[in-house]
Amino acid sequence: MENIQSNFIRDKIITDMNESSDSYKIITRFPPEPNGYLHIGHAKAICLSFGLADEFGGQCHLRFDDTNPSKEEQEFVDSIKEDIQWLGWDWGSSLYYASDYFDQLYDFAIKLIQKNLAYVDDQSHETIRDQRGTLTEAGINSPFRDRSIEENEALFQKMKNGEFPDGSRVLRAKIDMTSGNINLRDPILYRIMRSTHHRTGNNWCIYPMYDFAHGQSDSIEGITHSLCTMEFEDHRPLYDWIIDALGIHHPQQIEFARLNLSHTVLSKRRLNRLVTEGYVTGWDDPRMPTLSGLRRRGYSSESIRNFCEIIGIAKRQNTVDFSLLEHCIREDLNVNAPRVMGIIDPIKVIIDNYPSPQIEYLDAVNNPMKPELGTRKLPFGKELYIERSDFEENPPSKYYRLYLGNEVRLRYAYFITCVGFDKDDTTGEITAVHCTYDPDTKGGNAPDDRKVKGTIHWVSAKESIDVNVRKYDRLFNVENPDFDDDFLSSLNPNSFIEIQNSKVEINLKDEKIGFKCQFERNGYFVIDKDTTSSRLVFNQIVALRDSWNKKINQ
RNA sequence: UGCCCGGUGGUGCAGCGGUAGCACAGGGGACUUUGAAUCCCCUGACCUAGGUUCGAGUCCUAGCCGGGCAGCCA
Repeated sequence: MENIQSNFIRDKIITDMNESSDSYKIITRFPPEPNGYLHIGHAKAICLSFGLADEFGGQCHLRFDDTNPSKEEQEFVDSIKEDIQWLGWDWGSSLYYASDYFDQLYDFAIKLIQKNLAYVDDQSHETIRDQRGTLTEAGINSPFRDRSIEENEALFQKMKNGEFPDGSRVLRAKIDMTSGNINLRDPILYRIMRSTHHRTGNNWCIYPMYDFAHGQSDSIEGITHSLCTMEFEDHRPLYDWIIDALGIHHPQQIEFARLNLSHTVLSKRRLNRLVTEGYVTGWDDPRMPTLSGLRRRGYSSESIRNFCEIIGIAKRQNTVDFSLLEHCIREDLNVNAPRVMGIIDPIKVIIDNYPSPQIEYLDAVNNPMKPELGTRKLPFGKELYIERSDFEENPPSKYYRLYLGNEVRLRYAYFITCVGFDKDDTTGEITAVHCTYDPDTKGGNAPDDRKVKGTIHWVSAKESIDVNVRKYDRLFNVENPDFDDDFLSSLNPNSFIEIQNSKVEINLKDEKIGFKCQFERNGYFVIDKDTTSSRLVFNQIVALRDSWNKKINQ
């Protein structure tokens, strides 16, 4: 799974390291706001920053950008840490919070005021917004812009001391109200907000804006390469302005395009709606592109890291096809998942000439990709279950499974020939298929070298267990629901289906939640957490590729 | 018609002035005790127009198209 391919950021880092006279360690960072769950798009950013630090012997910091207490919670801090660790990354002792820097940030603000580069504005929310101008018209200066340094310092101190009501005043940078870059039109640095912070409690009633916290937090931590998504590109001039004004360490910010995945949404707001409005069962619903959802679905962290590696890093807008993610998990599970007999939609097979009371045990390979994992015993008897789709009353051409008169191989067992079937006359449903077996083909080999085209899977009717199987499909029917205002209208109503009477081989009876395997000829499955002591529940992680199904659908 | 970024097969990513390549998807074949996996083959792309150059996907200019920015969100 080593597919390291370079990208413009990695190239830049290599250049920087080569050009640096003194050898320095690169320091990157992943700076989530603890206000939601991480998703596959975050994984891209995480793998980039942690991966680069790892590759070049540097360090990646995990820093929570917790500057807005009204939206942030400890629950999210915990889930974010869990997800990053699950992905296999280690921030070591470099766990930080922007809130750790509140004192320093306050001092920075004072310094800006003293350099006459920041001022307290008494105007209302609305007035400030109106004065900001528009995309095509310049803004106008606040009447409070030219207050004296002394007055600004005293006022800001009073803001901090809680002498003014929420929202009544803000601290603003004094830059340029006519700038084409709106971020430079005297951006707000601090606001008054009496909200209990998940870490600093009620110590503060003023909180720095993200734009005033982020760049300096990077600076304080000595970040060398600050990698973020494109929407912050316009903010870089502001960060540079503040850092230059303060005369502190200057990290280098480099932007890259965020990930879009086809047939799903990746915006926090929309993911949140899916959860709160009940379109999915929770943040870890197996259909969700969240890391907790993918984990429950059965995706391995290795497969997600590999995915993040092969999608690459660039600046252009992109939508990665979901099938690439599926390819990554298949690639992993193909070599690592033990094979098992599992019948999702069973139909009974009766072997008419099989000596009735007899049960015999046949050898089955655990994982053909890893022969060293050996074999197991499969109980075989007169009554079996096979997949309903493996029998056809009216077989299409090139169909080489079971139909009247045709011989197939039961994998690891015997050749059987279909001699008849039972049909419910009122419903038209096939209730059982009758076959004869050839005792000389035990194990699946014919002594006369006779060939059969089809090999199908099966379980003993008597010695198998009933399980539930949950199958998932893409959450949305359109490729880019995230680009659509009315994204809910394209929800796929068939994204989840549960089959209640599936059968799996008896050997699975004691397997635990999280166990992954391949149901031969079907797909990869994982035991879901909804499993009870009396009933196993399987999630289909991804189906096997199916060229037959593709063909008949043409 | 402010500022910023970007346009290479269906999708994603390379190509760093010298014959446009890789992966996924798609099509075909070989093999097969999983119609899987594996192997082989194929289809298919440089937004447009000028310019610089012996030579431009690459450099320059203009245009067109796509995206981002007007939270006391991050």
